[in-house]
Order: sequence, then C-alpha cells, then structure tokens
Amino acid sequence: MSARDIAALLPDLHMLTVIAETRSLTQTARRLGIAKSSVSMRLKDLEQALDVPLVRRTTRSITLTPAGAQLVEQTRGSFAHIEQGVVGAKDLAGAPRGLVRVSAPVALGRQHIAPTIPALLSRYPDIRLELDLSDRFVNLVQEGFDLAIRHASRVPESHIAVALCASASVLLASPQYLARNGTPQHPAELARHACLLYLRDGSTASWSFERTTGRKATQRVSVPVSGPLRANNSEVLREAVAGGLGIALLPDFTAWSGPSAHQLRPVLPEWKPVGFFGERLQAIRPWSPRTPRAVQCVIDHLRKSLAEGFGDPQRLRSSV
Amino acid sequence: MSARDIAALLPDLHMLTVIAETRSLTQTARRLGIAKSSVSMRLKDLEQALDVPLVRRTTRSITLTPAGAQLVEQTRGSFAHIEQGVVGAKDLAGAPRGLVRVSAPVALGRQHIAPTIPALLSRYPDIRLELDLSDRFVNLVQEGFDLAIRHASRVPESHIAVALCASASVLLASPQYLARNGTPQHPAELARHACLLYLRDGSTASWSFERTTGRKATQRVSVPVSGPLRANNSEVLREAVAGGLGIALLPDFTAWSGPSAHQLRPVLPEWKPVGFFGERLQAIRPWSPRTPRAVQCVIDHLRKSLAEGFGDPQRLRSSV
DNA sequence: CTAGACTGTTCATAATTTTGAACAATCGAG
DNA sequence: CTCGATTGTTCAAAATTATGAACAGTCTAG
Repeated sequence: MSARDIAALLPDLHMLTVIAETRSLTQTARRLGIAKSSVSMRLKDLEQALDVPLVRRTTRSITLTPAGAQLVEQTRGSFAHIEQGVVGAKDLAGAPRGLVRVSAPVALGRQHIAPTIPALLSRYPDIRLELDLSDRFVNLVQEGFDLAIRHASRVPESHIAVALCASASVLLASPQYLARNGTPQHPAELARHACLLYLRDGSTASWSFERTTGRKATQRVSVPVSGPLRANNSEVLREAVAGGLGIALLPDFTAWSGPSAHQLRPVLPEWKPVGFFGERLQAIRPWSPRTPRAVQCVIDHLRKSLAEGFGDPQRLRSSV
Repeated sequence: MSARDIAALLPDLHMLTVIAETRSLTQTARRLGIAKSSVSMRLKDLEQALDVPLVRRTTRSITLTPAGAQLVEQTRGSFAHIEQGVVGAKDLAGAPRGLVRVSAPVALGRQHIAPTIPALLSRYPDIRLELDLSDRFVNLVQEGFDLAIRHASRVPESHIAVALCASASVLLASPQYLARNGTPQHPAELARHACLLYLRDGSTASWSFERTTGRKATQRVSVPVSGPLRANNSEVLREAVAGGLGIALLPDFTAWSGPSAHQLRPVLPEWKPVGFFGERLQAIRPWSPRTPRAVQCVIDHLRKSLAEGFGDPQRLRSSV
C-alpha cells in the first residue's frame, strides 16, 4: 500500500462515509453536489480497488457490509479531523474574518461594549459582530455563540474562560432613601429595609457579605432580603435606587454609569458582597482545538477596552 | 465548509503532507507517481481554494509557511490513520492472504511446527510463511516479524501475547550418567555434577527450583551450576545428555522428541524449574489496531497443533 | 391491485484533470 | 566565473472522470 494508492482512494473513502450516513446513493450525490451516477461508479471502483464488497445493494436500498462498516468506522473521525485542520488553515488567510456571535449582560453591553465596537470593526473590516444582550446564562454551544461575557464563578465543562477585568458588586441606595430610612450599619439590618432584587434563575432571596476583621480572619453574614421590586435588568434596578425606592446589589459597571450615577451612594462599603456577581468579568467560549482568529481579536479588544475596570466611581461619575 | 468542499481537497491535502516530507515538488511527484506539473498545479489550486499561501517557493527549493506547516501537522496523522483502515479492509477480502514472518525456537520449529506447515498452507493457499528459527529474543518490530513463538515470562511493551500451550522445563540425564555419578536427591547436589548449560544473553550460571512442601508452602532453592559444555541450541544439549555428558535443563518439547528421547531420564521430578523457560509457550506479536487475518490464522493453527502440549513423555517417546 | 415516485445502474457525451516537453531560474562543482 | 544539473512553472494535447437522460426494479399510497 503505497502513497500513490491511498491518494487516489481518498475522495472515494470520504464518499463512503457520506454513504454510510445517508444510507442512500441518491442522497449522497445530493449532499456532495455530484451526479448520482458518479457515486455509483466511484463506489464500484472503490470496491474493485480494495477487492472487498463494501455495500450490499438492493435496487431500492443499500446496507454496508461488515467490511464497509469497519472501514467507515476507522476513517470517519479522520475526515472530520482533516476538515477541522482545513477550517483552521482557512482562518489564517489574510485579515481576521468571519461572524462572531457574542452574548453579554445587558447593562455592560449598552454602557461599555457598544461604544468600543466601531473601533474594533474599523480595525478588522472583515469581522462581523453579532451582539446578543441578555442577563441569563446562555448555553453557548446550543445557541451557537462564539463568546459570552459573564460574571461567572464557575466555567461550564469543556469551555474556556479568559479574565477581562475586575468587576465587583456594590450595595447602593440614594441619599434620599438613607435619610428617610436610616443608613444600615450591619448587613443584618438589611432584613428590614426595602431591597430591590435582581431576578435570576436559581437565585435565592438572600444576600451574603464578607468582612476582613483581623489579619486573616473573615466574618461572613447571610441575610434574607425582600422589597417592593424585582427585575432581571440591572439598569431598571439602578433607576429604582436612584428614585429612592430602596437598596440594591448591583454590578459596578451598572452602578457607575448612566445619568443617575451621582444620585447613588455605596452602602456598607466595608462589607464585600459574596457569591452573587463574581469578582471578575470573563470571556467564556466553547473549547475548540484552535481559537478562530476573529474570536481572539474580539477577546483581545474587549480586554483592552475594559482593562481599567469599573472600580473608581469618581472617574466614571465625572465622565458621564 | 461543506462536505463537497472537503472532498475535493482531500487528494491535494494528502499531497501537501508528502510535499512537507520531501520538501520538493519533484520528489513528491516521483513518490506519488504523477507528473510534477500536476503537483505544481494542484498545489496552486489548493492555495487558491484555502486562500492561504501554504508553501514559500524559491525557483530551486520550497519551504512551508506557518499556515502550511500547521495544516500538515493536523492532517498527517489522519491520513496515516485512514491508510491503516484501508489496509485493514483490504485484509478482509476473500481468503486470508499475505506473508507472515514467524520467529520460533530452533527445536520447537524443527520438531513441532515444521510438520504442521503443509496443513496450514494447503488450507490457506494465499498465505505465505517465512519461518526463522532462532533461540535468541528477536526484536519483532525492528526485524520485521509478525509473530514470535517464545517461552516468555514477560511480554515487551506494546506487544500482545497469546498462550499456545503449556510447556515446562525438565531436568534430564542419561541412565549411564546417573549410574556413574549417582542420582541427585536435592538441587543443592547439582553444584558438584556436570551441568550442561543453555547459553542465552543475560542468563546466569545458576538454576532455580521450587517444591511444594505443605498445602500452600513452597520451598525454593537456587544453585550455581557448571559443566563441560555450553550451547545455545537445546537439541545439541539433549544429544550431549543422551551421550552421558551430564545433566541439562531443557524445554519439554526438546526433551521428548527426537530419536534419543528414550535415553533420557527426568532428574528431581518433584522439583519444578523456575524462571528459566516459562511455563507456557506464547505467540507474541507487535500491537496493531487490528490483527491481520493471515497472522490470526497462523496463531490459531499453531494453537490447535500444539494444544496437547509436550508434558507426557510416554506418548512422545512411543511416537518417535 | 395499480399508479406513481423513487431506488441504483448504464452509457454516450461533455468537462476536467493529467501529462510531458519546453522553459527560466538557481545552485554547486571545477 | 562558467557549465551542467536540477528546481518549479507553463501550456497544448491526451487521458481520465463526471454528467444526465434513459432504464429496470421496488416500495407505498390509495
């Protein structure tokens, strides 16, 4: 079995895998975009070359012989692998190109990602972007996303996460609300305050906080909360806070952007919220042997754009 | 990237792996048995189809671009795998066929394998056999053997062993020798007997024996031995024993065959030799994803032929 | 039981690919 | 520096392969 022999058989072997899938020469011809007479002829040639019957034919249907099934079993994966390689090589052509579907939190997308998109697209003219803003946890593979920007504490299996920037949650209220209802001095007091809750699948109606007391000692408190408003959009909650409706736990990128930012005051600043929004923003993507260049460009762009984080209210407040 | 696209590229991708190996379009053409103009043209077509330069050409030599190298790296293994599959499928055609190279111990080969070969070859007319008789441990892969018949206690890595039949070692002497020098009653006495040694790489000049004393208790003795003759051929040793030269430790298939078998007497029959020749005869072959049918036929044939083993001196003695 | 749709196969024709000689560019030995 | 050998490329002719309409066998809906 020399190299010249195998080379001639390759397209026919590949065709055989399609035949095995479709179990029909006609369908195979349609899928490969060739004449069905070619399928018939090439299959015959292949069987002749290997000197083994591969397909048992009735006039109306076909079945693989054991030899044919074995052959398909061994080669199918290889053809898929080769196809991967070709896709990877194509991606290296010229400038990064292709469609990148990104899922991102609503507030982050509107306030911080959208403004940086023109710079990205003008730098890479062949990249097309599809931005899906949603605060739910999407299934990347199932819904066909290349990238999700999330506050994720844990990364789903067979996915890869890249840290973009630090991003914490902050507890907020308006000066008016605090004047009217008093300023909480301990998380436990939140139980009798009006708390505006972010709705998320599986999120409980309680907030947890942490405070470092000694060198390494930490204090942890969990408090049940309730209030007059729940919403799954952090900007809605922020405006409600600004309007004096109550206290909310919001991601910093929502808190310090928008026109109402100056109406917000941090509450219990020495207590760090735990386990609600994570401590950093991550770009999450389904694992693949090689990252498409376009996707990598988007990730890099976001990392640069968001590098400074959202931690400094002064800066953001003055810039809005 | 649809199925039809990949199918058309397959021969060209395979050609690219050959180009990567030879680093020459001319050599590639020669190895694939096609015109070098075809190589040049198809390479150009492939680059056009992928829209990536794959090979950097000087008028006199070529180098792969990073994209080309990456593509080859990803696809080469797949093509090799496909080739394996084709070889496997071809093997399923018609009757088992092909050359089987077998290495076997000299005595076993002459006395027990050779007589059964005609039956094998007449049953499978398309199988060709090459029998290499040698008592050394051959390197199967390096020397191109498909099969080795050995007393092996341990099987080399990435090899597979199939047990053929039981086969032990026996300690032998002639009646004359025993009459002249006395019959040993304990292995320790062997140290002052004339012991005929089998020469093998790394074999020490000592014999070990084991005896079951109680229910589960075993006694073990190792004794240094020496004598007037060493040889790496067990039949030579057997004849020497028959001639009264001394005591030898021989595999049973050597002991109980040949015209001199009736001149031999077991010595210390209640002591079992340990770690010299193993307890069973094995067929050892290099691992491969699928056993060629011809090789499997030879193994099965040997197992049937040798099934009865060599343990019964009476039977063999009378048949020779 | 029958008509129609669909199966895989055949074969002359059309399209494509392969071929080999001619060619310019390059390397290496003397 | 020069000559001969060898590299990869080009292009019209030749060989190979694909095509699609016609065909016979088979299944299914009514």
